[in-house]
Amino acid sequence: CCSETTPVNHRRSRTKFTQDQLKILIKAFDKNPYPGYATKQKLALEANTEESRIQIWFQNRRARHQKKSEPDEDLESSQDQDHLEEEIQSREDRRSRTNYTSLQLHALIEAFSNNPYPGFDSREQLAKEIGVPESRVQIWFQNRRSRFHAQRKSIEATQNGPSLSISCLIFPEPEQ
DNA sequence: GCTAATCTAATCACCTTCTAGGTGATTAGCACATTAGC
Repeated sequence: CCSETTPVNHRRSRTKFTQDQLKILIKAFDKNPYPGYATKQKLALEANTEESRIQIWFQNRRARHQKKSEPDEDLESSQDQDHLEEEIQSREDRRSRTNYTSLQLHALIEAFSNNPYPGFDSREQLAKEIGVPESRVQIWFQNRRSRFHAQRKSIEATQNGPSLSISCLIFPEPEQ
């Protein structure tokens, strides 16, 4: 069901943060490793970069930070409480939902059927075409793939193994 | 080797519409996710 017309599947080029940008980000991370959308936008403005890059930086930083830091009982009580409160606050501060029009959805679904793993250039082109940020297109594809996988699994479970009827739910894995 | 970019899976949160299903946003990743550019 998926065409072979795969566009150039390049990643986004690596962002090289300057020392000044890192200083801003690290300071913000130490204050709250789970910033809300407004904070991330503010940081993006301050560091002169995109909000989506700020989000990725915090994700990676949290992953590395958690690996390094051992559980420290001494700090747990008060600091955890602070972090919990900050986390709850940040969760109130999500990005507002993107409401796609039927035309936008049509374009997304068509692009997905052609290539469920579009590279940065393809995502950006599609984003321009439908008038949404590239980062929203990336999220849409992530959710779409994830729900396709889940749907496929659930069908396999009910049918006790793969069958022809779900062939359209199978799409190629990303290129190495 | 460090780390930005990317992935899946699980979960949260909101909307539509009637209580649950659909879906965008966010998060973790555990013998501590993987991939890949610099």
